[in-house]
Amino acid sequence: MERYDPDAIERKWQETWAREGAFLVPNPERADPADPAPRTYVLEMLPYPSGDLHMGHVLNYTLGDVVTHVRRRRGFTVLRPMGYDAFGLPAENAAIREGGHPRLITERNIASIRAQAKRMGWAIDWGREISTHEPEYYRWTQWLFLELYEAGLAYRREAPVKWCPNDQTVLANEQVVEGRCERCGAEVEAKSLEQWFFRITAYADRLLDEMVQLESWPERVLTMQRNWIGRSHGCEVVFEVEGLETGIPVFTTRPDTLFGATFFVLAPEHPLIPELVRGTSQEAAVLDYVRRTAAESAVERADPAKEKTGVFTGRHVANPVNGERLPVWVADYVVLEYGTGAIMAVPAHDERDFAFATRFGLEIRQVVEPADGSAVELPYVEKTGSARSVGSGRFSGLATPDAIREIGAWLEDDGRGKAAVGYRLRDWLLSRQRYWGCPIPIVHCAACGPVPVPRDELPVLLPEVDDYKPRGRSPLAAAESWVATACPRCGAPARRETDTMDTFVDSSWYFLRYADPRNDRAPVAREIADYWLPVRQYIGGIEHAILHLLYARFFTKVLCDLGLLGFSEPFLRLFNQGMIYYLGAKMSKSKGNVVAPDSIVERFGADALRLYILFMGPAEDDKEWQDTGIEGTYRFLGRLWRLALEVAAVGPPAAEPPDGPLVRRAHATIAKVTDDLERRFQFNTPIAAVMELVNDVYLAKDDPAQVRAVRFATETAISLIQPYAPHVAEELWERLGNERLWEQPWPEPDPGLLGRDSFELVVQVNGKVRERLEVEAGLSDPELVELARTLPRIRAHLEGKEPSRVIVVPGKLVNLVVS
RNA sequence: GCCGAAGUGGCGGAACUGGUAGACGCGCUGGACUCAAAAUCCAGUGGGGCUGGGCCCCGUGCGGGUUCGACUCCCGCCUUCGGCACCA
Repeated sequence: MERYDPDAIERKWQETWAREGAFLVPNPERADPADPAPRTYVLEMLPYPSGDLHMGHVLNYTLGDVVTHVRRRRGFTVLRPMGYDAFGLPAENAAIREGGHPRLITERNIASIRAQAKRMGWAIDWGREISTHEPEYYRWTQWLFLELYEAGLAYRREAPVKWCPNDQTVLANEQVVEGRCERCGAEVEAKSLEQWFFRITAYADRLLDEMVQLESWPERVLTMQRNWIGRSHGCEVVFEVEGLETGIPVFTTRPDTLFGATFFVLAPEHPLIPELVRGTSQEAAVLDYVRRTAAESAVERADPAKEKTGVFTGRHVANPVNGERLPVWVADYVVLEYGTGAIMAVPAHDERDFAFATRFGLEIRQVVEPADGSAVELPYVEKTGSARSVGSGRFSGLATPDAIREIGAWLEDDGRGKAAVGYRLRDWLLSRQRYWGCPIPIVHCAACGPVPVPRDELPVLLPEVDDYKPRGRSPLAAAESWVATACPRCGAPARRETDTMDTFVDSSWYFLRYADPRNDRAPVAREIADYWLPVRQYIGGIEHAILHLLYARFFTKVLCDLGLLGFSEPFLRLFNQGMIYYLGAKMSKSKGNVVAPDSIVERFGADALRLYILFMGPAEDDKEWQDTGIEGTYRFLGRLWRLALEVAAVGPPAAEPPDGPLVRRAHATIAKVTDDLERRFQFNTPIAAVMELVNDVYLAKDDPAQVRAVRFATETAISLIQPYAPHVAEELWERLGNERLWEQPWPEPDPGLLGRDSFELVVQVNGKVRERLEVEAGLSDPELVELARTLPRIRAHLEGKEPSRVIVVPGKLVNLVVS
């Protein structure tokens, strides 16, 4: 018999699909978002073209592919595009290390990854391919930047920023993990620099509140985003500075503890400090402390285990609730960027204030106690109704939630405070001092300030430079003839912005461009975006839980507000696939534990790899690659291959419809596979179900009475495995005398053949299985019980006693209970 | 410290709504085919015990509980992984 040769089969069908444009999805003549034609948008996260496909990609795209095939065969038009997140540091670093232009390195990598993706046989509309580094794409990234700029959502300011000394660029907050650069792991440094920001904080509430529009996102991703945004409700209270005509506001969520405030702390970067200490005896000590803090690394400073440091300013403020004098300190445990950069310190009810007070011998005054009056160890941070105020004037005795509300209202009435909301989220720092990114389309003019490049002059092309090495400023700055330009507003000599954009800007809108990838008048035509989007099913790794997903949601909301889109959430359903480990660790080149998809495809074919990557376990779980596992799925395809060829050799089926247990098994398999894929979003168990069906067919295939049933079951197995292994499925389908499986309707189970003729009845005594027997379907409950009771072994276990209770689960079991 | 997820055979995992724990695959064992091997096909495979061939006991991280019945629900722990962490 002819051997299963995946390489030849897979190439044959890949060429067929390409020739026929089988997976191209043109836009309708006139896109009407109200058009009821069933359509859907399946999208995997944009890959960074590192050169080779890795197993994470294989899992990601094969998942999307199964969804795509099933949806297509259920009558949907499926938008399923592909592209590349092509700007970014790895290509630039390679250029520095090995020479060559980042663009050439990137484009070589894209060519390689594209070829590997095509060899996997994914049903992608290659006609919509985009790459973020192409001028035709980044022109619109710049255009969108200008939209945000003109809407007041992109701005430039001097601010404390996180600087990566290794990559020589600033980083967004989201790109700093435990004080280290998320990309390279270097400890970040604190600097104060003039940088570009997106005002994502203006959307903090909507990023939280519009989560209700999401159909299905993993709860942990929503939780991570909620924590990252970190909204907390409280109030702002002003403390007057003694001897100066000024007040300092603080943000607090615990106004009920105001009576327990015993000191006051400013962040070292607080702008009022120089004025506070000018000419005082503490001036030198305070300024020295501020300098020392500035020299500290972010990691050192952020370590909560570190002993607290600080210095007294010599100044006092007045507590607005009782006029008490509170000493003002400067300490680095207060950060400038949160709240107002100043706090009232209540050591009895805050761990950090408590540690500080203990260290410096400051007063600790309890103003909250358990509602039952029992004694507690300080700090006591309880803030539910099980706590109450004490020693707080007329508020004493109030339950804490009431005290928070009452004291807040009282301050607001007196004009000494107001309700306020604090967010952990900071504005998105988007400028980077690196070459290989999208230029920021701004010109700096001495007279006019920052001026947008006119829309019709976009794109601002990346200039050619010889040296990509970062030196604390963008390599673009060295392209003098590019930098020098005329002010678009007044015509005077001016200089171009030399920073480039964070690559997360590029990927914050790419899913829109796919809908209308060749549009040269707009990033996307609104009616076309509204026709296809939002994305119905988004698939990608958990590493983007905050970064990309938060930024993309922000962009979509902004563009919706600007009238460019008719929806404000980009991804209705999100699925996070797990990571693939090998030899106990995440696959990585540096650890040398990479299994290259390439070499697997060469040995076993794309179909076996596609099947194995999903058979390994639940798609959302992390799991371990096993070399013998891929052999198992390869063997299964060989088994299916031999079966189908045998069936084909027997000849075409007789006309009359088949029946019998095997046919019923096939219908049950259809129902199981369909339910797993469509309702449960579970991809490993359908494969097991088809394997079971094939095992059953093997046991029946030599029985002349079952020729028709064998053929039906074999065709069913092929049809059901097609989304996973489309090439071999197509080949076998053809050899069985059929055609174009990829366009065949997804099989439907026949309800009349779903029920079984008989089932295995489990008989329990006191909940323990004592007997199983095959019984015909359709017996009544009393009949089943009677049957069970007469079994010899059951009678032995009953020991002549009468059951005190009888439980019957129809179609499954009988449980006889004796006391 | 706070928040979240997960612990099932030698291994990856299945068991969907509280109803046969271990489907399917890997590995291993035996058999068929073969001069032989590979490939393939068939059968067996959680642990322990008794044994006239079948039966009994134990078993889903640990300890309790609810229930006729618990991998599944409740309470309390342990371990692993992930996120956040001076955010006032």
